[in-house]
Formats: sequence, C-alpha cells, structure tokens
Amino acid sequence: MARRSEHSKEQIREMALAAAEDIVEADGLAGLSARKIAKQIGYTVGTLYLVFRNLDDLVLHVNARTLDALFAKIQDSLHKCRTPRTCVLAMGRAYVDFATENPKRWNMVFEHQLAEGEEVPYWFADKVNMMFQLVQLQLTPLLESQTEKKIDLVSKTIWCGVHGICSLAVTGKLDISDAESIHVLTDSLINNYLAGMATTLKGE
Amino acid sequence: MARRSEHSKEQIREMALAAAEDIVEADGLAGLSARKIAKQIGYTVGTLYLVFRNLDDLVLHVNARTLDALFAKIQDSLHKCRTPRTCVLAMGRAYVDFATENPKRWNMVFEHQLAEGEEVPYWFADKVNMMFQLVQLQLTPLLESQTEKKIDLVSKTIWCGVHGICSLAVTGKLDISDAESIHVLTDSLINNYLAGMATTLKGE
DNA sequence: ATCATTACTGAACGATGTTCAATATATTTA
DNA sequence: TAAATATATTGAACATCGTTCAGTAATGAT
Repeated sequence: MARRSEHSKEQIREMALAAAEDIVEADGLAGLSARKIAKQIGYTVGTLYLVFRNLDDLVLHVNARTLDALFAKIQDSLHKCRTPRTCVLAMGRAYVDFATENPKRWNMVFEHQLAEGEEVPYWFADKVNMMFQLVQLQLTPLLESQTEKKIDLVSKTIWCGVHGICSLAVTGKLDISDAESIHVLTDSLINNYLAGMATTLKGE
Repeated sequence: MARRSEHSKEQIREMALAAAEDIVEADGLAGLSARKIAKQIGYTVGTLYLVFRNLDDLVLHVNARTLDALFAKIQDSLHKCRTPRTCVLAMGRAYVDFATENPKRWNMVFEHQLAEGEEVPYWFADKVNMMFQLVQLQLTPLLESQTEKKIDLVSKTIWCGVHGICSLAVTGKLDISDAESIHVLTDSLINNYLAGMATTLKGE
C-alpha cells in the first residue's frame, strides 16, 4: 500500500475534519469514531494519528471550525442593525439560528470535554472570548461612563443568558424547538435586561 | 457463586447509583464504566443489567437524583427571602452553589444524551419542569395582570439565563470559577431583567 | 540498479457495553 | 433428611472502541 503524496498532510486534515463534521451532524458526538472517519476519507485509522494527536485533538479542531462558522454568522447579522440594542438582538437571533440549523455540531462544542490533565489550548479559548468581545463592542456606546469591569460583566451576563436559552431549547429541555419561539426568549432577555440597566444607570 | 438475597434488587440499585455518583464526581462521565461500578459494589457486570436496562438508564437515574438534590437545595434557599425578587436571587445563588459544589455530577445532567431513538422518560422531564415552576411561583405576585403564557415566558427566560451563566462558568469557558464571582452575574441578570420588566409593565 | 526515505497500513492491545448459558445457592417438595 | 425446583449471580464471549507501531510499499536520491 501507501499512495505516497496523493494528498498533502494539510489536505488529509481537511478531509478528516469535513468527514467528522458530516458524521457528527448525522449521529452526534457519540456516533463519531476514528474508524468511521478513516473509512469515509479512504485512509486507515493509523493515518489519522499522523495528522492529529488523538481523537480529542480532532474533535477540538472540528469545534474550532464550528466556532468560526458561528462567529461569521453572528458578524454577518450586524450589517442590518443600527442601535446597540437591535444589534445585540440580531446577534442573539443569529446565535439561535446557527444552533438550530446545526444542532449536533453546535452541541458538541459544549458537550466535549478534555481529559483531566489536558488544558484547553489558548487559540481555542480565544475563539470563545471573541464572541464576548463582539457583544461588548455593541454595548460600549450604552456604557461609556462605566468601568471596563462593569462592561465586561454586562456583556458576559447577556451572552451567557442567550447561550443558556439556546442550550436548553436545542437539547429539548424546554417544550419549544423552532427558532422563532426561541427568539421570543432571547429577545425578552436582551430587551428587559437592557431596559433594567437603563433605569439603574439613570438612578445613579 | 451467587450469594442469594444478600441484597434486594432495590438495595443493589441504590448501591450502584451511589457508586456511580462517586465515580462521576471523581472522574466525570467519561470515567464511568459498568465494570467500575460493579467492582465498587462487589458484584459483576451482569448484575447491573438485571437492575438497569443499560448504562444509559443507570446514568438517567443518577441524573434524576442529582436533579432531586438540586431541587431540594433550591427549595431550602426560599426560607430566608421575603420578596419575589430576593427569592429568585436566592434561587439563582443556590443553583450556582450546587453546581460549583458538585460540578461533575451537575454537568452530567446536561452532558449526557440518550441514543437517537430513545425518548426522555416523562418522570425525568417532569423534574426539569418543576424547576421552572418554582421560579414561576415566585414571580406570579409580580405578574398577576399577565397571561399565563407571558408568565411562563418570563420564568423560562430568567432560569435559562441563570443556567447559561452557571454552565459556562463551571465548564471553565469564562475566566471565573469561584461561586462568589458567578453570583455577581446571576444577580445582575435577575435584577436588571426584573427592573426592565417593571418599566415595560408600567408603560402599558 | 541500488539504496534511503517516506507514506501508509493493519494487526495487535486493552478497555468498553451488552448478552446469556452455566452455576451455585435457597426454597419447596417428597 | 434428600431430591427437586426455583432463583440470584456469574463470567466468558462478542463486537466495537482509541491508540500504537513494526512492517511494507512506493517514491526520490545516488
């Protein structure tokens, strides 16, 4: 055997990640296996380990791609909004839309956990933080008089809230599942939280 | 072998669930295995399958116990509060406290997913719904003029938000991890959301 | 044409969830 | 008390999993 250089290592990586995405979106993280990926790209298991440290590493990279796609979709949603409030609303809806369109892939980002000793690599943590920073960017016009710590708190609170709604809805723990009904919850969260913040800021 | 009737089936169930809890809180869901549980209770793997349909079923029951303990803790927190707002604040803090005290067990409730065909049993869904109803119970005094649908929306939004904060904090996706810092977020969410709701209700 | 390098394989290992014929004990019957 | 029946428990077997790595086949260099 050995079809030397039919694909570069980088190509094999890409193929493996794409195959893994397919399998996960079809059967979830539980349905993913090294042998399935290998079979789908026409190589054997061993080859995967020349290109990834192990399956956890591969999943981490699939998750990175998911976060990238999610981030892109959320950034896109900002083209059609004008005020901080409507922009955060748009972001929340885009988040929900992505999650309902790619439920298993999105879910894997939060389902997957590294083994005890392993650390989440910095480049992965960065991708998560970028999401919060994008919220922060929208909100700063409303919070110019506030400390950075306060702005950080507000962005995190809102975005965690949106995530919580999305998470419980997509995993079927609420009775709702269609995107439209979930938007009602995220809209409510963002509108009321911001309205409440406005009153407490005035009262100072 | 066969130490007939040394323990009743119900006792073996209890022992297995307790052992599983121990293992999960030590090593997480990934560290749990049928053989480990069996070894810890002094039986062999086969015995577990006389008492549970399969490992998924066992995990589901561990999760049920976790939800029961969580619910009890949250109910307890209601003895020291007087207003709807402070009661929901107390509930949020109790939720965070439980999650930080039992991170792996709590996490498993949301990490674990049944296989494609399997349905979440009604008694499990009930336990989740009871949590929302407890929030609803606190909030109805503030929302007496509102439709039931609106009350439901508000409770779900707030509690999902609290869950989202808790979830991202406990799994290390925020930079914070101590309970006190997480309380700041849940307090902020609840206080601002309710304040915002008060203004929109007045404006009607 | 030979050698060295490289790309890839696939058998092997230990561990997993799950099943079920076999077995050892307890209870009932004679 | 002894034999027969019933039942509680076992543990070997199966397929599948992640992971490793000696071996092999094809390429590039000499």
